[in-house]
Amino acid sequence: MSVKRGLDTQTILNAAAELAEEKGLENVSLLQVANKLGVKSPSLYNHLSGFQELSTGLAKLALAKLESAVRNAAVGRSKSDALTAIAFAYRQFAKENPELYKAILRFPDYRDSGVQEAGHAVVRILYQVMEPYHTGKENTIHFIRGFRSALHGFISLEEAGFFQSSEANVNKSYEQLVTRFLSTLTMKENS
Amino acid sequence: MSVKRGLDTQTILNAAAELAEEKGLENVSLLQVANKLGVKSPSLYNHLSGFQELSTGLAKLALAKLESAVRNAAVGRSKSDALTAIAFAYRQFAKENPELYKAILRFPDYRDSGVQEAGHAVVRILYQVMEPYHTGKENTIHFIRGFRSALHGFISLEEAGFFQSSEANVNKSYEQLVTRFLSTLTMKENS
DNA sequence: TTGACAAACTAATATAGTTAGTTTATACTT
DNA sequence: AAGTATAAACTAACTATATTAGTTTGTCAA
Repeated sequence: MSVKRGLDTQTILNAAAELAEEKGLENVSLLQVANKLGVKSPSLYNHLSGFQELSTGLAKLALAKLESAVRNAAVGRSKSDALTAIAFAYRQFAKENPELYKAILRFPDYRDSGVQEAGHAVVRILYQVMEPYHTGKENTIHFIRGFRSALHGFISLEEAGFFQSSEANVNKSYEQLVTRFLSTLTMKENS
Repeated sequence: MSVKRGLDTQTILNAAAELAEEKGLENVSLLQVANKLGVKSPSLYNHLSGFQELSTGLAKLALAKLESAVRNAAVGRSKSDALTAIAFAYRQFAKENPELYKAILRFPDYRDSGVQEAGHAVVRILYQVMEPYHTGKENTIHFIRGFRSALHGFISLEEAGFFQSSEANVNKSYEQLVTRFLSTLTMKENS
């Protein structure tokens, strides 16, 4: 009757990611994912331990794709050129995959080493780009945390609909935020 | 048998907010809120239209409390002093009410005018503080969007556990982010 | 006192996550 | 080639949750 050997964890995660963009992240359930794949929901337990692991897997998938987008943006560019390109690629990724992007922060499981590592992979790219500035390890960490915060915060608030005012263009707000932030790159550090 | 007249919407929302901090936002359900209040879950429908409205109500409650914290921080201060105080009060609020803070962005319903207005109330305080800078309406909007983005982004990523590196103090990262951002207040605007 | 109404209730349905136990197709062993 | 082990599907069943329909009941006002 039933076709065997159809499934593996990656296939399930990809289906979940598709479902997220189609129906919204909050409607991604084991039942719906199973339906999409033409199996019954208990069958998914052969490949993952439950809903929690599906969420964690989605977060890792999202971070991996984000990393790829960010890395591509940095290729062939350096210093503030690279950082600017990264900033725009970051927002573009979030706009093209809004539901997947949200999966990064839903039920954050900072004990999961896979999510840790996937997040760190994104940060590592920023480290590489920051190297020529020679600002020292600690100050580089501070800067990168701020940079990520600015990008992530803008994207989250924008997606949530908090930037609806018609009196100022949202793209321009983002451009200015990036410019503003990068203008402080040479700022004297207060130890 | 049953005691009448016990409930109203505010009581329900307050119970939900308490429950959120006790058990986590993702465990706030109509059933659990009803249990906490000693009623059956269908009884809640006499006071709100369903789970969606509970979420929206929580978001409004959170924004109202956040506004109050931000307003208090700005009292008796002006310009960058006020903005700095706001930034620290903002983070302190999020640290003291992490689950409630998350409610602001969960299922954002930007069609709900109450949430719109509650969000705008926070922004209005920033407008007032920005006034002495005379940067013009549009640039003020750009600045405020960036400022909120930085604060919200930092807090979200921190709470999610992305700033775990032991090599740089998180409080210092935040201080530096605020300082960095405010240092651009006098930056020449590129129209 | 009584009747209307609001606010509680019970009962029932659908979706969802999860576990236990069963079936079966594929792959490995002999 | 036949038989067996295993993995991956399945069905059945339980719990939690949201929600709706319909019922009961306390309170207030006429």
